[in-house]
Parts: sequence; C-alpha cells; structure tokens
Amino acid sequence: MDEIDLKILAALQQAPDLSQRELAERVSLSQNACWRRLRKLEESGVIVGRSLRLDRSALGLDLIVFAMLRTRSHSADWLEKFRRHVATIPEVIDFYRISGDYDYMLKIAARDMASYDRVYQRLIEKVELDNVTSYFAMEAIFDNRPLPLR
Amino acid sequence: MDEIDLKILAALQQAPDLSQRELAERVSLSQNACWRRLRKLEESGVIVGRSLRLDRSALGLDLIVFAMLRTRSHSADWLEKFRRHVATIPEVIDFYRISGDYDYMLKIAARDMASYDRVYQRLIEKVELDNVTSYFAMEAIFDNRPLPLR
DNA sequence: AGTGAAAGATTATGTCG
DNA sequence: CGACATAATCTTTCACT
Repeated sequence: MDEIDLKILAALQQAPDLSQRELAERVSLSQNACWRRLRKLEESGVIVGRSLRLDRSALGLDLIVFAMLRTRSHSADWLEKFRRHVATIPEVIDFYRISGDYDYMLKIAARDMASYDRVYQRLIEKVELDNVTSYFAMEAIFDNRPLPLR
Repeated sequence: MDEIDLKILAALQQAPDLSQRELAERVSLSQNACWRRLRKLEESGVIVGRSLRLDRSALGLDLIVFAMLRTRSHSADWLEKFRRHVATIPEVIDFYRISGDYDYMLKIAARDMASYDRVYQRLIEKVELDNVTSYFAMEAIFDNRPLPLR
C-alpha cells in the first residue's frame, strides 16, 4: 500500500460511485493501472466491500439507541450463547465488546419506543445481565464518516 | 414504498454490488422496471448513497474508542462552536447527541493510544467539558449491519 | 508496474403495451 | 407501471513498453 493506493481509497471513500475512468483521472493513472490496483485492494481485503446507506427516517427507524451492557457471567460458553442470541436481533446494528465499567456496547435501530422495548426484552430474556444503560440518540450529527487514512 | 421496493432495499443491503440484471431477477422484475424503481429510491433520498467498507486493521486503525461526553455549557453558540470543532477531527467517525447522563457519544478511530490521546487533547482543548468517559473497543463483533426493514 | 486500445458487460434510454 | 430492444457507458482483458 503506497501513496497512490491511499489516494484511491481516499477518493472512493469520498465518492464511492466514481467510475473507473473518473477514479483513474483523480489519481492520475491510466484507467487500466487504476483498475488493477483497485482489484488488489479488494483481493487483499483492504476494501472489505461496499454498503448501501439508507435514510433511517425514511424507513421509519427514528429511534437510535446506544445500550451499554454489564454482564454477570463471563464463561466462554455463556459469551458464545450471548453473541448468538444478540445476532438474532436484527435491530442491533453494531455490537462491540468494550473495556471499562460496561462489557458491551450495542447500537440499536428501532421504529419507536415500543419497538425498542421489545428489543430490550429480547436482550434480557435469555441472558443474565447485571446492568443495561440506554442512551437515546437525539440527533445524529454525523455517522459513518470516512476513515482517517495515514 | 411498497413490498417490491423493500425487497430491492433488502437485496441491496445484503449484496450492494449486485448488477441491475441480478437485482431485477431477485425481485422478479424486468431490468428496466427495477432500474426505474432504484432511481426513484435514490432520488427520493431513501437511498442516501453507498459507502466503502475498509478493513480498519489493514489501515492501522486498531483502536476504536467510544467517548461519552458531558458538557458544561449548553448555549446555542457554544454548541455550534463545539460541533464545528469536532467536525475538524477526522478520527471522529460518529457523532451523536444523546439523552441521559451524557450529552454526546463519539466513535473514534485511532492508530494507537498515543494517537487517541492527541484526539482527546484536541477534544478538550477548545471546549469546556464536564466529563469524558472513554470505552475502548476490545472486539467488533459486528458493525454496520443491514437495517431492519419493515 | 504502467499504457493504450478493443472485447465484453452493464447501465440508461426510447418506444410501445 | 411494466416489458423489450437499443444506444451509451463502463469494466475487464489483451498486447506491449
């Protein structure tokens, strides 16, 4: 990964729908050379893929909640069971294990409070949780910005 | 937005690189009809765009931190200044205003602890913050899953 | 690794039910 | 609004430096 690769990534982060021709132009390379670099970035896994950005509001997902969880049990078995359980809840869109006075951070997209409460009930039904703190998003100032390269 | 539109969105969330032909096939529509629906979804803003998914580790961004901030001042002026300040820090990839005992939730991608500390210093240098709690991600179990449609 | 050009696919448009 | 055919564009491969 050299300078040019970083330029390619930066350009595509900023404008993912660039055509090969436009991209090549921006990084001052022939279309073909640029295409081969892009292919390598994909094959090597630096580019994991693409994703669709949807307007949550337009889909009625107006409630974003950050739930911090403290767990009681920590056996390997329990953790595995917990993960599989969380994975079955589609409203959970991010799921991080963290350090500090909580063990997990979940980002949840729900239609409304009633819908969130159902997610919450599902979260606690199967597993023994010590503490759940929910932070409700009042406003997404920004979300999923380009990663800082270099 | 009818059933078919939802099918289109679901298919594209799951496989954003589908060609028009493949997509049309999956939703049982002619290529052209599917294309026009897709166009409408883009024009109406339901589809905001696409984004590149990069492997953070491959880029050396091994440290993900969730920083919860409690602010001291809350005047409109102050808030505006605070937002503009945060926007200048590229490591901050998510920025939410939340309810509860913190006011803001930031997701930060940094190379390492020293790099995070510089972000932290920049965060607190310009604005009067009451409290900053940093949760360090130990593991991303999942991130940016498809939104639950319907 | 890079370039230019041509073959192969895909996307966007026009026309008609 | 949907289907089918065609023009325009973009992607991928080839031959060569």
